Amino acid sequence: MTSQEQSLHYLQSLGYRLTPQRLLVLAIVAGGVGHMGVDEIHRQARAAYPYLDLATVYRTLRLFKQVGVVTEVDIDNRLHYELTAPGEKHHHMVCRACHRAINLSPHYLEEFRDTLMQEFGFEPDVEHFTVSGRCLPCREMAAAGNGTAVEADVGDGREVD
Amino acid sequence: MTSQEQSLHYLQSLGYRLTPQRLLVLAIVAGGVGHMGVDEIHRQARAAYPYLDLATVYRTLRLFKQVGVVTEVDIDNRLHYELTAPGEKHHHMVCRACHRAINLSPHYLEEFRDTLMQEFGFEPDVEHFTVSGRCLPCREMAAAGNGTAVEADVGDGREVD
DNA sequence: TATGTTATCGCAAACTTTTGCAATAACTGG
DNA sequence: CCAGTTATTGCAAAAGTTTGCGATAACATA
Repeated sequence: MTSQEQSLHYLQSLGYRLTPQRLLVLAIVAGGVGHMGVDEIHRQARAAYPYLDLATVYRTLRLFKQVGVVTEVDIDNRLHYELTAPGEKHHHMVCRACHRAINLSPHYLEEFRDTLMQEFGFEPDVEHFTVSGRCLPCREMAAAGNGTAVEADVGDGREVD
Repeated sequence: MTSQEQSLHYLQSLGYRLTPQRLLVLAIVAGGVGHMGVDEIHRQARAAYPYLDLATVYRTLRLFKQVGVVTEVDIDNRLHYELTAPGEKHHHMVCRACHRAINLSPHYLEEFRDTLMQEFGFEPDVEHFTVSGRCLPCREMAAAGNGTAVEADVGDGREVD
C-alpha cells in the first residue's frame, strides 16, 4: 500500500468521504516537487478534471492539513503545500527577502515545545510550524551591496507600493 | 517626550513623512487595549477623519510594523496590531481553538534564535514571532466534554463550512 | 441492488489584504 | 515664504482566501 493509499484510508477511517476531487488533489501534491502553490495545484487539477473549483482545492487542502496529510507553508503571504512525509517530518524557515523555504529538523523545536508545554500548558502546533526571517545569503547580500540572494529586491527604505 | 512622540521622531529620522493619517493610526493603536483588528482601527480612524481609506490603514500598519513601532499578530487569519512597548517586548502564542493571544517573554526564544543563527545562519524574525497551538484551558475542555474554553467551537470532525 | 442520509461539490458572492495610478501634500532648498 | 521634488493618499480594482447554499454523489443499511 502506497503512502497515498494510506492517507486515503486514514481519511476514510476518520469518516471523511473519498471523492475523485480529493484523490486528484492528493495525487497532484504527491507528484509535485517541493511546496506547491494553490493556483498551481488548481491548474494541474483542472487539466485532469476541468470542473474542479478553486474553492474545493482550498477546502481539500485545509482538510488534508487538518488531518496531517499535507504540510502548509506560508510563503510571501501565499499558501503552499507539500506532502507530509511521515519519516522525514520537518518545519520551515522562510526567508522574507528571497522567499525561499529551508527545511528545519523537528529536533530544533523539541526543546522549545517542551518549554511551552511545561511553563504554560500551551501545546504549540509544531506540525505546521514556520519561522520567518532572513537566510544567510540574503543577509550577506544586504551587508555588501544590497539586493536579494535570488531576485526581487524587497524593502530598502521608502514606502513604495 | 511621550512614547508616541518618540515613534514619530523615529519615523521622521528614517525619512518617512509625518502625515495626519499616520498620527491618527498611531494614536488609535496606542489608545487601544490589547491587539486591535484592522477593521476596528479603521472604524475608529474614520470617526475622527472620515476620508481615511482602509488601504491607508493597511499601508500605515505595515510601515509601523516594518520599523518596529507596532507588533503584528495573526489571530484566526486576521491581522491584529498592538503598540510595541520598548520595555516589555514579547511574542505571542495564539490558540487555534479560542483565538486568544498569550504573551510570551523573549527569553523563551533566545536559545532557539541562537541555534538557528549558528546552525544555519538564519536570522529569525523574532520581532514578529507568533506560535499557534492550543492553550491549556482549551486542551482541558477538549479532554473532557468537547468545546472551547471561550466560545465558538472549532473543528470537531466532519467538514462543515 | 435500491434507498436514505448527509458530507461534499460547484457556483456565486463575501471578505481580507494588496496594488496601480493620478492627485495631493510633506519636506527640501533657495 | 515660495517653488520643486517625490512620498503618501484616496480611489478603484485585483488578488488570495473563505463562506452560504442548493444540488449532487458517497457511503451505509437493508
